[in-house]
Parts: sequence; structure tokens; C-alpha cells
Amino acid sequence: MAAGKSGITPRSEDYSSWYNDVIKQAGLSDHSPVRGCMVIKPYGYAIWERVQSVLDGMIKATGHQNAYFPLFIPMSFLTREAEHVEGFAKECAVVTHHRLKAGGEGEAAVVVDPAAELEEPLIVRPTSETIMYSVFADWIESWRDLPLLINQWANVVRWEMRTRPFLRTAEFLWQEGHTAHETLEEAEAEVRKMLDVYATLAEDYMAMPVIKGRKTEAERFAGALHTYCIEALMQDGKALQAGTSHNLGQNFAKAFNVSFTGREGKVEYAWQTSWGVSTRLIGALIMTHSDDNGLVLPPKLAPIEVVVIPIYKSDEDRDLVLGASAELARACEGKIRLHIDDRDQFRPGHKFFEWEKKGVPIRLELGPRDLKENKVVLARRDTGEKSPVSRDGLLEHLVGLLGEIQANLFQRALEFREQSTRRASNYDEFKQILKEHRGLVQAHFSLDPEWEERIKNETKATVRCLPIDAELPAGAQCIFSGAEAKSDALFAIAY
RNA sequence: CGGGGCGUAGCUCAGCCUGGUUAGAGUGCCUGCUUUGGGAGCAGGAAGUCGGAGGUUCGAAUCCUCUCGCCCCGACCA
Repeated sequence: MAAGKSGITPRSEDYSSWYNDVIKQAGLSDHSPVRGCMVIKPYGYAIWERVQSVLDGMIKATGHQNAYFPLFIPMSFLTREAEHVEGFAKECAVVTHHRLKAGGEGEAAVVVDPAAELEEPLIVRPTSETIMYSVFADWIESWRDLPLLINQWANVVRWEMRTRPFLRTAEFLWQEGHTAHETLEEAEAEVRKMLDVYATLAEDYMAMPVIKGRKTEAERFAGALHTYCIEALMQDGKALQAGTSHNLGQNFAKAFNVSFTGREGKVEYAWQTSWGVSTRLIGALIMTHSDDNGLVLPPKLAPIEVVVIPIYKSDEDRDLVLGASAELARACEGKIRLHIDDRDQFRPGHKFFEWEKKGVPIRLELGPRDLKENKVVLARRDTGEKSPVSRDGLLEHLVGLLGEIQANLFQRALEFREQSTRRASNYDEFKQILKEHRGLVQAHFSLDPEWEERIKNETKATVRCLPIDAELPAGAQCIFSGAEAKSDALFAIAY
């Protein structure tokens, strides 16, 4: 590994190693004894808790309530919606027994007790549509029970062949919203509303620009009418699906008998939606902002926004500096998440590197020299700039600067995405762009599934989405087939 | 499932080809002293089923067989 003393491989050398190194050096996660599953360490989990706190507020502000449904789903439930089972069957963990017993001779210490086989196997939820809607069917009787707006924070399991920390793990944490409505229009409005919530989370909090769009038939959620998503572009030119919002139509309602008596006294099936974002967002965060020195966090999601490094030689200086640090901490309470690194066993330089790798947006160095001049030395993580700042009005300065850093990160990411977005006017050009730059490629597309498949096989690029706000010129032709273009499509090689 | 790589101290690895003292280094950890504005220095100390099982041998981290696991690249992936 060419990672050097920082322990971080430069991005230019190997992006994949860089990603793993950043996670390791920032202390976000660890490998676990279980294949494909990660341990989320306290610092990584603190970032997730920031995401949760922000998003949970937005979910509740849009009228949803949190609830919790079982981890286990009777296997037969999965099969009730034909497309759904097809989409998930290949990655389900299955529980078949409920008891172990002492092993016999030549066996392990404990073995599965064959007498304890379940009558019906349970699957560990890969997503909760089926278990939830079987219960929704009981909850919903009248049009007056609608809309039903439920969210749950949970873990799910998808037995993926190949995993990467945060981006794709066999078990991951997420929220899944599940709603039922009286009409298709209401369901559609819900789906779009939550897509907007996700876009706000991504852009205003993660400082990650996203494109809102619709998935093609091939890419949509198994069992949905159609799927909306937010797509983000990572630094290496690959796209990442950062959140999805599905209009399920009446597909699940029919399978689980989620019906109600309507205003005219007729029994109708509910129109449903589901939407989710996961711990994958942390992967997105890493690959949007971080650099060769480690993690870079947007202030709004940083567990620690400002870290204070006290510097001292004598005990007397130590008391003064720590006193001044504590005073600053009191002033910041409730306004800025500030941490004083008063560990005695490390020297300042060591701490600088450590917090840099952890992506803390602002570092303050506070020593006797500064106290004498009524200053602190302030270092920005996003630009690396380091300069003295007066201690008068410091709180206001910090608040302002955190806002500036937040805005700068978004702007930087937006510029990168714009530079990395190109329009192809024919297939050769399309292939050339992907080969030379990767990034996002816009193209007028007929939406022909055969072409979609062929493009994927030949270039590895998939339709990331059909952007909601894209305009299609009248009479536009598909750049691949020459047929009439049905939509402007955004292609990319994706994670 | 295919291709490649790797399992030796908490971590990173050397030692293996060519079997032979008491299995090593760096880092981390513990203790003490000195230090503290970009990864501190010195001294002392603790730390290991050499992934597992079997075999060859007087003797195995090293050779052979089997096995388990991990990582990377593919295939796969709401």
C-alpha cells in the first residue's frame, strides 16, 4: 500500500483503496466477523445520527408517524406480489429453525435441532412492503382512514454477492416510508413530495447536488408502478443512487387486500407508496467531498463542527488555555457542536492530523501566544487555509464560516458535476465520452429496453434516470436507434 | 460462481524458496522521566493457538494434503 504515513492512498492512484482508507482512518467502520456486514464505529454512527435527526424531522414535518414492524417476514408473504419476489428472492436470508441443541459425537458443540424446524420459513426483511401491508389491510377500512402515513427506521438484509462499506452491505440501516392513499393522484403527490425531501436532505445538508428523475422500466423497484430517484455523481465519475421514492400503484394493495370503502360506498384498493434512504448516504458523503488527507464533512452533518486544540508548555499555560477553551465551549453551547481535544498524551501536531482525517470543518489552535494577542488560529478543512482570528466576536465568526464552508462544499461539488456532465449526439460520441471521462452523459433516448440492455452490456453505463426537469426538443431522435426519442436520459456507470 | 492476492503480536508486515537456538521488526499499548504552535525523545515492560485439521520428519511458521476465512477484480445487485 502506497498510503504513506497518513494511511491514505491518493485518489489518483487507486480510488477504491482511497475510499477504504478514508473510512478506516476516520474511524467510521470496521470489518466484522460476519461476511459482508460492517461494524459502524461511534464516529461513523454519529454521522448517521445526524442524518437521522435531520431527516426524521422532515419526515414528521410532512405528516408521517414512526412505527416499527417485525424483522421477520413469513416466506409466503414475499411471493404474493410476483415482481417483488422476483426482485428479492435471490438475496434473502432465511430462518428455518428456532432452536439449537448440543452436538453429538463428531459434531460441533451445538447443531441445529432438526426437531425445531419452522412450519413456514421466515425471511429476514430485505424491505418491509409485504409485512407492513399485510397489517395495513387491517388498519384501513374507510376512506376516512386515509392517507396512512408511516415511516420506520430499521435494519434490512440483502445477501449481496459483493459488498463495500456503506455503499453496499449485507445488512444496512435505513428508513422506509410506507403510505396508502385514496387516489393515484394523491399517491403520486406523496411520492414527489418525499423525493423533494430527499433532494433537500442531499443538497442543503449533505452539500451534495442531486438530479431528480424517474427510473426506466428496467431499473424500477420490483413491484412498483414507477420509481423516482435522486442521483449523485461521485468524484471518480461514477453515479450513485442516493434515494428512491416509489409509486406502487395498487399492485401491493391487490396482493395484500389493502382496501377501503370509498366515498361512494364501493370497496376500492388503496394507492400506495414507499420511499427510502440508507447508510449508503454516508458513502455518498465520503465520495463527494473528501480528499487525499481524509474525510471532509459538511458542517450540518458533522458530529463535531469545531475542534479546539489547546497548546501549552507549562502547567500555568495549560490552566489558562484550557480555561479559555472551556469558556469558548460554554459560549458555543447549543449553537455549535464544539469539542475540546484536551488529551495530554498527544502533541498538537498529532491532533491536527487526526481531526483532519476525521473531516472536522474547523480547527482552532489555542495557545499562550494567541491568548496574549486575544486571537485563535483557525484552520478550514475544506480549503486548508489557516489564519489568525480575533477572539472578540468569535462565535459569530464561526457560525458565519460554517455556513460559508457548507455553501462552498456544495458549490464545489456542483461545479464538478457540471464539468462532468456531457451531451452525446450519437452512440460513438456516447462511448467516447464514457471511455475518456466517465461522468454523466445526457442523450435523447427512445426508452427501448433492448437498446438499454445493449448499451449496458457494451459500455457498462445504465440509465440513471430520466430527469424530471429535462426538456425534450420537438421531433428529437433517439441517438442510439434513430427512432423517435421519448425522453432525455441521463446515463452513467454507477456504483 | 470465475480470476488474482492474503492469513505470523491490537495494526502493518518480515521470516517460508533451501525444515534446526528461546519466532522477529515497525507501529500501537503499559510504566517512568523529559516534552508539547504539523504525526515527540529516551529507558524499561507486557503482548503470539504462526487461520484450522491431518500427514511427512528426530524436528514444521517453513514441505505435502484437505479445510476455513478475508481482501481485490469480474459476474450479480430495490
